[in-house]
Amino acid sequence: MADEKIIPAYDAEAIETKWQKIWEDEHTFKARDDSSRPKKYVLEMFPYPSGDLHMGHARNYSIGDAMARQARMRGFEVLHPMGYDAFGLPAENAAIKHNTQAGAWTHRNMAQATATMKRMGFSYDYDRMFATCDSEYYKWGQWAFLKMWEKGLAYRATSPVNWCPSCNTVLANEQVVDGKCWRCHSVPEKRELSQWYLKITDYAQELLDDLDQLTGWPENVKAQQRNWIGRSEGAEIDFALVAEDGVTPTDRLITVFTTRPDTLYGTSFFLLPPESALAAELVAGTEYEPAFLELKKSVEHVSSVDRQGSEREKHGVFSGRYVVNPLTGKPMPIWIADYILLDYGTGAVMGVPCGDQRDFEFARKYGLPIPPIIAEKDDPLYEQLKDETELKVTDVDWDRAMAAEGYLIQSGPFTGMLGGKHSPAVDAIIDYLGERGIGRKTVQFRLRDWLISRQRYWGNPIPMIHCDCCGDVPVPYDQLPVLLPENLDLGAGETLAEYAPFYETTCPVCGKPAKRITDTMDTFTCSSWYYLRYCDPHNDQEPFSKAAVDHWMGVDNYIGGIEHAILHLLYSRFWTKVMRDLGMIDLDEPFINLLCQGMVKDANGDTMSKSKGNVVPPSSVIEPYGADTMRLAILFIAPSEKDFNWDEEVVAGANRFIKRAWRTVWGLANSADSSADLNPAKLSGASADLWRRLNEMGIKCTADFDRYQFNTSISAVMELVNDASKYLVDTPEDQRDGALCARVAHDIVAMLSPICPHWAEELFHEALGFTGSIYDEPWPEFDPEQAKSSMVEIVVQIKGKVRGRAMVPADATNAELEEAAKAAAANQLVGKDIKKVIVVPGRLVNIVAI
RNA sequence: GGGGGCGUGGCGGAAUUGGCAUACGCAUCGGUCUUAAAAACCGAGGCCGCAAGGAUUGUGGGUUCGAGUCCCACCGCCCCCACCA
Repeated sequence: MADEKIIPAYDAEAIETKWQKIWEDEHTFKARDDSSRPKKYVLEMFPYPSGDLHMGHARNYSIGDAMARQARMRGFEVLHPMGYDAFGLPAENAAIKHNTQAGAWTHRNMAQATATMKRMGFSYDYDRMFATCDSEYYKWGQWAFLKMWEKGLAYRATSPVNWCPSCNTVLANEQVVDGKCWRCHSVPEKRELSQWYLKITDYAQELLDDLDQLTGWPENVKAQQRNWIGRSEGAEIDFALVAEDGVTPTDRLITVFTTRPDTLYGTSFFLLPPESALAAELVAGTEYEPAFLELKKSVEHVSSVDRQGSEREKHGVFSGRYVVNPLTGKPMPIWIADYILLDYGTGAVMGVPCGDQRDFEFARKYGLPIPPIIAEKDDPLYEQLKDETELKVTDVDWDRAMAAEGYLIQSGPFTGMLGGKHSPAVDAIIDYLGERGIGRKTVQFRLRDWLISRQRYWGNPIPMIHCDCCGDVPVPYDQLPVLLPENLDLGAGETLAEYAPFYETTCPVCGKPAKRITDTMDTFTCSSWYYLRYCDPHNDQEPFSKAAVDHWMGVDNYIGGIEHAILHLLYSRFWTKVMRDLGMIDLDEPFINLLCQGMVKDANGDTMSKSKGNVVPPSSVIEPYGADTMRLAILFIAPSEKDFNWDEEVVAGANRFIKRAWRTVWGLANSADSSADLNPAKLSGASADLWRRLNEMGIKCTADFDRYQFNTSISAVMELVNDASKYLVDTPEDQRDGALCARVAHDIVAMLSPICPHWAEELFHEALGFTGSIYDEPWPEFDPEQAKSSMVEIVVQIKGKVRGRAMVPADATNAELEEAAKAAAANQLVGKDIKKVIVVPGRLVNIVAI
C-alpha cells in the first residue's frame, strides 16, 4: 500500500481485553425490560458445567452471539442470557472420586466457563445469569411439581422401569438410547419400582398437532418428535375368555389394540407378554406354569438391548387357555410370547401370522396355523377364495408373511372388501364390532409418561413427604424450597436416603413423624423452563411474572445441538403447555425458530472426546489468534447446521483475512473524508465500481445473515474487502473518493461486527473516529438500484450452449438484447434457420437455430 | 421395517423463482519484495488436450429453448426411531 499514513498492527489480545472490559463496565448488553424497541430473544442451550467449555459450545455460542449482536443493530431490544444446567450426575461422581462437594466442583467449573465466555466476547446479559442448582431457582421447580401434583399431572406409580446399574438410578424412556443409558452407556435392567411421573401423555395429541405451527423448526427435528410421540389409529377389540374346560365362553373380556381390525379373520392365536399379571393368573397352578415361569425369568435376564431387534428368535409358551374370536366365534389359544410389550396398547395382541412377519415367525416355530385372509388380485389365492366367506384354506406354505395390502378373502361378510391401513374393510369391521359393543375406534401413542424421579443426590428434591397415616403428602408451599443439604459425605458413600437430617420430618397433615421423599428430579425438569426464568430471573415471589414472560417470550432464535431433538425440546414444549394451563403464561410453544448446529469433529472426522485424546480446547485457538479469529473461522468453515472437521488451516486463513481486512479498513480510513457527503451520481471509474460492489455485497451479506447462512454472509464481506483492497492499490490517493472510503470502511466494520466484535469496536473508534458502541449503530442499508451497473455482460447461447458474450446496457430492451446477441454470434449463425429466441433480461439470450 | 436428509474440483463449500456450474476460503504452482526465510502483495491452473477446444454436479432415463436445481428409476452415504401390534 502506497499510503504514508500509519496503520497500526492488529494486536488481537490487547484489543479483545480492552473491549471486554469496556462492555462489562458499561453493561453494554443489559436487556432493558422497559425498552420501547421491539424485543428479540436469542438463546443458546445453556451448558452443563462438567469442565471448561469445548469447541461445540464455542460454535453454539458464536452463532447465537452473531444473531444477538446483529439483532441489536437491526433495532431490537435483545435478551441474550446465559446460565448453567448445574445439577447432574457428573458433579456427584466427581465429588465421590475426589472426596469433595458436588456444589463446590460445579461452582469451580462454572467460574471457569464464565471466564471463557467473557474471553470469547459473548454479549450476554450477565446480570441475569443463574445456575439451576441455586435454591432461588430450584425452589420454583418444586413449586411447579406441586402444581402438577394438584392437577393430577404428577403421580407415583409402580411399574417395570429402566434401572441403570452404573448410575444407580432409574432412567426415563427418552434416556435409554439404543438400549443403553444415555449418559454412561451401560445396559439398564428392568426393575419393578415405585417411581414418580409427569403425565406428558395428557399432552400427546397437542404436542403432535402443534408441531405443524413450528414453521421455524428444522423438518428432521419435527419428524423425530412425531416419530417419538408415535400416534397410531386403530381399534380396541374385546375377546371373551374361555373357561378352563376349553369350550365355554365366560363374561370375562380381554381387550387388544390393533391398527388392522380388518385382519381379524386371520387371527389364529392370542398373545400376552411374560410380565402380564393376567398371564400369571391364567397359568397359576396348572401344568403350564413351570414353562411360563421359565420364560418370564429368561426375559428378566435378557437385557433390553438383546430383547430389541427383529433378528432375535421369539420364544413363547402356551397358557392352556383360549379366547373366542369375536367374528368367527372360534376359540383361539392364548400364548405368552417374549416379543409382546406390556406397556404398549393394552398389553395384549391378536396374532395375525399371514400379514405380520413377527406373528408369522412365531406361528411357524410353534406349529400354529397361518390362515390367509388377504390377497392381491394377481395372487392365485385371490382367484380361488375371492368369493369364499368360510375359512377353507387354513394354512399356507409361504416362507414369510405377505404384504398385508389387498382384498379380503374367506372373511365372512367382509370378503371382497379392500383391506389395508385406513381401508374400507377397517371401517366396516369397526362399525360391525361397535354395533355389538365388542370393539371401538381408538388412538394409541407410543409416548410414555415422563419418569422424573432419580435415586441420586445432586438434583432438585421432590417436594413430597410420605406419612404412614396420610400417604404421599405435598410439602406446603410456604415451606419451599426443600433445600438440598450441601454437606453430605459423598466420598464415604452417603446418600440422601441415609441422611436423617434431610429425610426426618413431620407430616404436614397429621403432624406425626414422617419421611421426606429422598428422590431428586431428573435434571431435564430444571432445563424445561429456564428460558422462562431468564425473563424475570430475580423474582422471589413467583417463578416469573406473567408480564415479563408476555414481553420476552417466545424465544425468537433458539440454538443448540440436535441431540436434544427429543429429550429437552419435547419436555420444554410440555412444560410450557402446563404453565399455560396453570394460567401462568399465554403461550403454546416456547421456541419460535430453532437452529440445530452441527458437531465439531477432529481433523479425521472423529468426535472429540477426552478418552480419545483428540480434544482441541478453545484456548488453543484464542491464545495464538484471538477470539475474533476463532469466531470467524467457526462460522465460515461450514453452514451452521452441518458437522465440520476441525482444520487448523482454516483458522490460519481466517486470521489472515481479519488482518487483511484490518489493514484495508485502516487504508480506507486514512483516505476518508468524513466531512464530505457521498454523492453516488458523481462517482466514476474505480470509485463507481466500488460503490456498486458495496451495495451488491451489502445486500448479499445481509440476506445471507438473515437466513443464518453465516459462511456465505462472510464470503460477501470478503469479496468487498478484496475489492476495496484492490481499489487502494490501483487508485492513487488523490483520485480516491474520501466520502466513499469512509462509507465502505464503516460498512465493512459494521457487517463484520456481529462476528468479530472486538475487531469491529476497535476500528470503529480508532480508525473511523466514532464514539459510543458500534452496537448502538444501525445495521447499514443498501440500495438494490445502486448495485446495478450501467453495462452488463450477457451470455449468448445457441441451443442452450454458451457460444459467446455481449456487453449491453443494463436497461436494454428485449429486442436490443436479441440484436446484440445475434451480432455477437453472427459467424455461428451463418446458414442457419433461427426457430426461436429466448431472452432473459440481464442474463442471457438463447438462440434456437438449426 | 418406518421416518428424515444428502451425493458438486485435491479439501470445506457456493449457485433467490430452472438461466454464465465451481463464488468465498484452504491446499498447490508461479512471480514481486528479501542475503535468505517468514509475513505481505500480484498472478495461475484446477478433468482431458501442446493447443484451438471439449467434457463435467453419483448412474440411467424424462420434462424444457435451457436442469446441480423439477419428475421417474437405480447406486451409494449419513441421521433418527424400531419385535409399537
